[in-house]
Amino acid sequence: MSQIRLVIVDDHDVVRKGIKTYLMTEDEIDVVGEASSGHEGADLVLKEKPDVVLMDLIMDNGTGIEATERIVEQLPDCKVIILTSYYDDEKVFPALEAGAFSYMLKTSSADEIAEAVKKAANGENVIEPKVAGKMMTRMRAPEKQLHEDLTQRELEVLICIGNGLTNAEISEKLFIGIKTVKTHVSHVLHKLEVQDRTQAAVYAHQKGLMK
Amino acid sequence: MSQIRLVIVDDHDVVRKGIKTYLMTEDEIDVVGEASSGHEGADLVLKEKPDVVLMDLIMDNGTGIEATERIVEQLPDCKVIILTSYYDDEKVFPALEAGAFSYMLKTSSADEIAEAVKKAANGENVIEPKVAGKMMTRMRAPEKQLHEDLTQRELEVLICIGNGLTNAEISEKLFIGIKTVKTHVSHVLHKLEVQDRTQAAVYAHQKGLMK
DNA sequence: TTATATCTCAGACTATAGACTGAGAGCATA
DNA sequence: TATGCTCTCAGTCTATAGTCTGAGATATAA
Repeated sequence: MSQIRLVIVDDHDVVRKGIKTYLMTEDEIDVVGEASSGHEGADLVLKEKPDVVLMDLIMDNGTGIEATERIVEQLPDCKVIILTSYYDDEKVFPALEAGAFSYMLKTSSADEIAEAVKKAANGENVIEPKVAGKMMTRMRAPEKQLHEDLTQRELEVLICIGNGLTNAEISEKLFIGIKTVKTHVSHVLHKLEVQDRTQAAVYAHQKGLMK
Repeated sequence: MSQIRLVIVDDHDVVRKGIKTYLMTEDEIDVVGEASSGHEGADLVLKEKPDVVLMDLIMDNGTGIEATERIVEQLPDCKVIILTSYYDDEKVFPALEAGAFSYMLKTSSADEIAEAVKKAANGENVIEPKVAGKMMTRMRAPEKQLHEDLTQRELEVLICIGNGLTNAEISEKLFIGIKTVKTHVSHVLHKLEVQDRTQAAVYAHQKGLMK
């Protein structure tokens, strides 16, 4: 195999420079571009068509998730490696579903990241142990997200509850009767397996449903 | 002025390596140590007594805030520069109150960070524009956090509400009568300027009071 | 000592939330 | 056509939440 063409997308200047500097000591890897936002990154990748992309998740302009989706859709052979600080469910699974090839944490050593790039180019996935653990538990118990059972309307009601609205206020906001609101609320409480609206509000916030 | 002795504390290997690599091209700066956690970092700094410290905020073992407090207390002449990804109120102000000398974001360029290190050694504070903006607004309108008015007990009750507990449950948990709980809840609602416990729970979550 | 703040609790009352049953209308699918 | 799901709403009932007033105990500061 010849040179591995790599693009780095990260809004942290020091991270880009750090990775680039280190990877320059690796003969097989050739950094052909850098970008500091999701939009810019996706554009650059679609133009440069690199073998591998190192992608941050949280960026000012266009998230790494969206960028990854675009890239994977347009260039199925391009391997996107997520490189981020986060390993909570809200970040990991959307990223993997978006088509990320590997998932590394910024706490990884530079060596490990270089290794992950080479393996990606070679078709091998690398998943950080912490992230791998999450995947395992999800595999074992498909950990159904309770709110997946909510209907569209029920989800709207839940969001209202999460914003602290009373039934009367929800009734006005959604242009439905207060009785109907109560029905929806009851269904929401049952489906989320909670006892009252306060717990439902907590659920909505903890699961990141509030925008 | 002779060499500036610098310690880097960050649990991200790539960040440490990136900064170090770049700063090695700066003659005036000498990186005399690295650490990957708050505890380790504070220990190292107290031993090495550097002129300047670059400190991450969010780390696995001991936060940058605690480390900064220890360092500033023991070595008042040591300048701690916060270097992090966050610029929300919950992070910025505690860091500044802990005695941070400058506050930089990881989105800053390597040049800017090098510049901040030199200025710190020279006694000049550098505050990222985004962070500076927050400081200005806080100066203008001291932006009182409503929950600052809560008494200790009321805060405990609020946390319980934020966890979705009913008055009866709070009563059991705190070993007080349900009437007393109601009194506290009423006071909490008034002080937070909200109408019911659900809104109070939302407040607690949005203000980051939940652990 | 007086004043102030906190924590505790009671009684009485009103408002809201939530459970349960039942039901009609619309829509999609087998 | 029959079945099932969703959204809508009514009536009834109970439980919980929340307000307001008042008050005793303790601790601390002026």
